Amino acid sequence: MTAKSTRQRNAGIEQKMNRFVQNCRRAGLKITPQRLAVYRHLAESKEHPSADKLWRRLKRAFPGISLDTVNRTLITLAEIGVTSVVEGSGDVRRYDADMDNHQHFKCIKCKRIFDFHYRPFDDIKLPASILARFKVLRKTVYLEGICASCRRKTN
Amino acid sequence: MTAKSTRQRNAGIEQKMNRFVQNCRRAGLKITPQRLAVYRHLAESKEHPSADKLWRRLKRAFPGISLDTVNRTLITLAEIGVTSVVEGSGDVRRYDADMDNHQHFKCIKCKRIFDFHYRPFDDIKLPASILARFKVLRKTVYLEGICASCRRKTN
DNA sequence: CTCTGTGCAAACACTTTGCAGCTAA
DNA sequence: TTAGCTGCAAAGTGTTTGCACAGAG
Repeated sequence: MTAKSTRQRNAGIEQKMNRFVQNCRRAGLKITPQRLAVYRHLAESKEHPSADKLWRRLKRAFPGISLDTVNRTLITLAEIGVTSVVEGSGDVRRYDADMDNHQHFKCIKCKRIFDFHYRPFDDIKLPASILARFKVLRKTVYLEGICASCRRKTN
Repeated sequence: MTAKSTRQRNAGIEQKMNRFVQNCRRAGLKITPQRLAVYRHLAESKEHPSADKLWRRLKRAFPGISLDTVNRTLITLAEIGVTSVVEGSGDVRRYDADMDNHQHFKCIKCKRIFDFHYRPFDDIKLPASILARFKVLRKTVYLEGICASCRRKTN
């Protein structure tokens, strides 16, 4: 990673932290060190971690934080809409702090989730029959299959 | 439900059972009463049951069948491609015996999964960059939100 | 007859809950 | 000060595994 992109990334994180604090305030949530840590680490992560994975990493920077708190925080943050639960077939719950338009591909072998962004999928047009029956809060294209490295290995 | 549609539905089931038996043979799986029962009940179900839900119903027709067998069977059937695991965010694993093209809407309140079918979603065109990186086994449009009856109740 | 599939029980992994003490506002 | 948050421990839920016996091919 170049110096430039590192700088951009960090700047992006601080901006996200600011927005996060404001979102918490607006939702009436207290700004606790745990919440800040959970959100920061999730936002810095690129791998859509499970609560457990995030907790292990988090403990290094924040010894003493409990797994329960991570779990509860992730649920809370999803409820106020600053994070989301990644869709997938079975397996453990995985989280995502990137609320911008993007799509997921999940490898059914290694369980890794890859982000991609294909403009035509950003604004999926739904038929009127669906819009009439449901209040749609989320719509996305979801892909599953085998990633490149698993394809090489197993075959 | 009219007599006619019942007849059609039953005819459909028997056809599915025949295809199922052939698929098992082709995959080298033995045709056991348990497998037949699991598949039949899943195929007859319209609600994308979890292993547990399916098991409870199944026990009425097939006392003595164990939950483990239902679980293992569902995994096996998904592996040979005669059923699939429904995509969703978190929650328990849900299964689907309908392998024809259709899409899912999941209510985040009552957890019900609604099928719908919108032709334009049947054949999603993926960008070349994705096709080059991944072997895509499944692609679908996934919707989440609040269903009509939950909308009425809660609000 | 052989080898897969099943049932049972136990282990496991993940998530949720109740409660007492702590802390941000 | 006080309502909301955290940590701990325990319970709950869903899924997986090892093993001996049963039954499909």
